[in-house]
Amino acid sequence: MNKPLHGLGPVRQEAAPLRRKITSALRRAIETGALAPGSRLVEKDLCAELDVSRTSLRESLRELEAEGLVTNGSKGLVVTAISPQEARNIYAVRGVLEGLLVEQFARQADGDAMARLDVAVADLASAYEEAVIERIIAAKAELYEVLCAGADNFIVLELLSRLNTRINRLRFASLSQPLRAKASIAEIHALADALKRRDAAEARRIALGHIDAAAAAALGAVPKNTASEEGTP
Amino acid sequence: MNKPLHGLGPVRQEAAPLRRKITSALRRAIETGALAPGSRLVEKDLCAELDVSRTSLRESLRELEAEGLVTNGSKGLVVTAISPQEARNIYAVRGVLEGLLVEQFARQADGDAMARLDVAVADLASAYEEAVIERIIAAKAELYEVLCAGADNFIVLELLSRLNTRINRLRFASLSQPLRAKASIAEIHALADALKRRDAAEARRIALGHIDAAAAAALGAVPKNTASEEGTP
DNA sequence: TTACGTATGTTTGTCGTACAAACCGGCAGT
DNA sequence: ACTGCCGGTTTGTACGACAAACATACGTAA
Repeated sequence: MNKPLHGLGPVRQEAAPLRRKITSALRRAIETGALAPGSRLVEKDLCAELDVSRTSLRESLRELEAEGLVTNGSKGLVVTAISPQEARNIYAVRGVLEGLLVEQFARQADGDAMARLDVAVADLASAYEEAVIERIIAAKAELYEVLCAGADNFIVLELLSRLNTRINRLRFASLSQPLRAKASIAEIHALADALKRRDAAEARRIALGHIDAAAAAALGAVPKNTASEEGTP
Repeated sequence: MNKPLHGLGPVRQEAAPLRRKITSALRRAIETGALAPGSRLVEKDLCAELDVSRTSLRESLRELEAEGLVTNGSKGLVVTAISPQEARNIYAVRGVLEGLLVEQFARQADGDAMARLDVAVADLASAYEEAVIERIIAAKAELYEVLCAGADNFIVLELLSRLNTRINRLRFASLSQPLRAKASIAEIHALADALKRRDAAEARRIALGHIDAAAAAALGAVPKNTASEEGTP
């Protein structure tokens, strides 16, 4: 058996089959609202628009269907519309998932994960200040990635990503509020502090409060627990 | 506008396009282990086996891929194998999700939901006593359905179903332990009691303990909190 | 004019076929 | 023993076809 003489990793295989590009394009169109909720997805039209064959397009549609982004109603495929109740539930689920995530991170993260956390948090803070929504969302995704890596829990990463694609349009509303951004930065820093201290309970509390506030901002409701100050109850 | 003279619901539309049957067949084969984790999925073979066209088969594969049941490795599609760590994480996620679910149920369920809960619990208990695994899994799915309906949270239902399909093969191990079955029945009844009393905190505690024990049974580990008696701490 | 039934067009679901590119394994030649 | 070539297999993509479901518009009869 040959030893690996040079630390050469496998060549960057950027296969990117066409169907993935199609899926991404459609997903983005749905997230940004270019394809409005409820609008019909007619295969022939999409084929013409994207200039791909129906075969590949349909495979992409099946992926999106499994992701829940499009729904197979009685009148063909439509972009799924989420009800306020569903949105609330998604935020509730996000809450418990992120709560679990930060708890695990606080307990298990190693030094490397902590270092990456610092970078991700700083990046997210600067993104909030720039107030470019795409940047914020990307930075937030990166933060999730770091948290899940530190917690060694990629199941949660998958679920959170999935959920977030569904409510991304709502997030536009909440993320574009400058006041909310200021508060978010503070919350994220408090979270990072708690994680560094490995204070799992406190981290969980902050995460829940953060989601709660985000939900309120997105849904225009009052937060369940008026989490003005994150003091220990 | 005509009034609905008779309470006729829409005719049972059992369209069941072929691709759904294919997806179900493959999913079941994976869940039961007929298609072992790690085994390759060769399109031509599956087409011959199922006697369907490659077009439809591929659409089904894309669905399963999005569900995470099959993985597109460098050597084509394979049935995804879950590592012990992933399994632990799935149980952890199930824990927080079911915790959330029963809390919501305790708060929001109406009388009808409570009645359906009784039926589902009774059915599950009898399934445990019969000790037929398929029956148990079906009854448990029904219980989830009832809980999610009462909590008005179908997002959780979707996520739990998804997660359970991934660990169904592990569940076979835990569900076939008669001792564990006895304990499960007791836990389920305790849970139902707490829900009836609308004791959200207690319900959550029991749910977490239940998942913890199930994880231990499936993974052969000791429960994190040796939840021998569910006394209030 | 309204109601009904029919002709017509559109959309989806499924199939077969085709072909390029990637991949794999073996065989021959050095 | 290593190399390089060759043929078979598998995937990714495209196209064309057709039946069935569905929607729409039209024309006819009451």
